[in-house]
Amino acid sequence: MLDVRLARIRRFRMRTERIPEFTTQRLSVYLRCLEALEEMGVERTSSQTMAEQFNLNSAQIRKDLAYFGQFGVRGVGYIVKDLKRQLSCILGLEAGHKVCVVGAGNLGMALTDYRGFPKNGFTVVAAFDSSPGKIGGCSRSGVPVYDLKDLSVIVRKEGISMGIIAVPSEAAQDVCERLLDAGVRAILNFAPMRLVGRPGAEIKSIDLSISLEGLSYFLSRQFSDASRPQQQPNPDLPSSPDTRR
Amino acid sequence: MLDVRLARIRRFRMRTERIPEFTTQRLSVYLRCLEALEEMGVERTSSQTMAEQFNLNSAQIRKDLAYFGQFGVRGVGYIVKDLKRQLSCILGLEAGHKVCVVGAGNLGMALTDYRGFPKNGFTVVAAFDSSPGKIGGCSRSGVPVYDLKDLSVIVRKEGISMGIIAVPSEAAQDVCERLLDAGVRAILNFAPMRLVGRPGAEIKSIDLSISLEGLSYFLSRQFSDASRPQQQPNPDLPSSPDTRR
DNA sequence: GTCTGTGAACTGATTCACAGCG
DNA sequence: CGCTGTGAATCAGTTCACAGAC
Repeated sequence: MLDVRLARIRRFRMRTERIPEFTTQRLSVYLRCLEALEEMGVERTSSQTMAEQFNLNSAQIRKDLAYFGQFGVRGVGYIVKDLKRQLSCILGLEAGHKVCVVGAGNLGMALTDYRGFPKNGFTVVAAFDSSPGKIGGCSRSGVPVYDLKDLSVIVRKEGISMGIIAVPSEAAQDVCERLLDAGVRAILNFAPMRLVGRPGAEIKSIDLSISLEGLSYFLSRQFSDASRPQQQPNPDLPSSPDTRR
Repeated sequence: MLDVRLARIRRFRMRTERIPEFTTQRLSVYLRCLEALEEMGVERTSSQTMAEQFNLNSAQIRKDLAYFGQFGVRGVGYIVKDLKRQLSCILGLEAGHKVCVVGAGNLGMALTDYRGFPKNGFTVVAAFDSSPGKIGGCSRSGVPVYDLKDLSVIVRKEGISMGIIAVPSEAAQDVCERLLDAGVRAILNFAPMRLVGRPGAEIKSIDLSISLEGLSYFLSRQFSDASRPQQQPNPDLPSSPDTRR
């Protein structure tokens, strides 16, 4: 009786529990998987099938999805098209997001023209820089480069909701604050430093050198045990010769 | 008596325990912190001081370091210069790494010329592409672009130990295998797809769209409670109008 | 006294295993 | 049957709290 109503509601209702960061990260991954499946003409899938594609446990996928509602059909699995739309909606991608890139250097311009963004509902509508040589120009794909001073005006005019920071470390915190002042609540930071944000705003950092260092660590562990390394690794923390700087 | 010898040895010996991935990631962060401290002329620091700089617990820093040895002095703290060198060594950065970038598009070229790498001991010595228009040219900073066909030869000749993949998704798995075949055991992948590797090789992926989606998720949660959003978010997984097919 | 190094307690995420629905 | 959704069990990572070195 009442149960029917209740179930119907729960189907789309998010739980109030706190949702782990890892879960939300995986949601994007599931979405990619579903997109691939849809392209291949697959209409239905199951947590097992999806789990095999990446290196995941099927229970984890079910649990991740269960945080947000009941999207599957017992005994059947998930309808690719439906689940895809649900995930898209959960991630807030339905409407699309306008993005700006601050820093019109090599990396900034590459990100401005990055082809992967439009596919996933992100449109870079503006780049900013403070160098007179760059202001007034535009990226290869035609995105205009504005004066950083006008950030706040353009952000409001264009309805920009996300910012990407691609300026040198020294300038990053200042740019971060300008973005926050302009009302941008979500920032992706490529400057190799920790930015201090504000409550109600999210800052994600991608530090390219740290990523490489993780790989470097792997290499030095890898070869320190037995197998013959290509080059001298470091067999085990030697008191290294003092070749500083 | 024997204890003295024992302590001396343990001081530099890594434990055999499995070291959490998160620990190694943080090692890089500590290293950055130490570099900053050294630049400021600070000679000694403590886990508390460092913990304040980022948002970490001091015990975590001590525990992370303890996986690799005993680098501190009780009652005193850590000697910046020494700890920095130790971390550098643990991460395998002492000797430096030669890196190649595959894919000479916007992103590939931006990564090839990225200024942050040299500072941290990584040198991009070669870029590769398969497009005749790009082969034979070089990046703005003068790194040559070779034919992808010659990958293996150049890798061996230059002693390249790491590869960065910046090609479109379709080509990424192929490039990945070529790198592995050439003996590159550490790969940083920017193509938005999961690459299958091989035992003994490490592949780290950075998916720019997934990062933005995480921010998008934050924005849509953020505004779904109360505070007035700038734009229509999605208040709570609505039974989206069934515009199917 | 200070601050490290570390076992013990805790917190949170993953996996198991199974009840329940189609 | 098969496959989801989920409590219970497990596992991993973090924090606490204190003994021990200086």
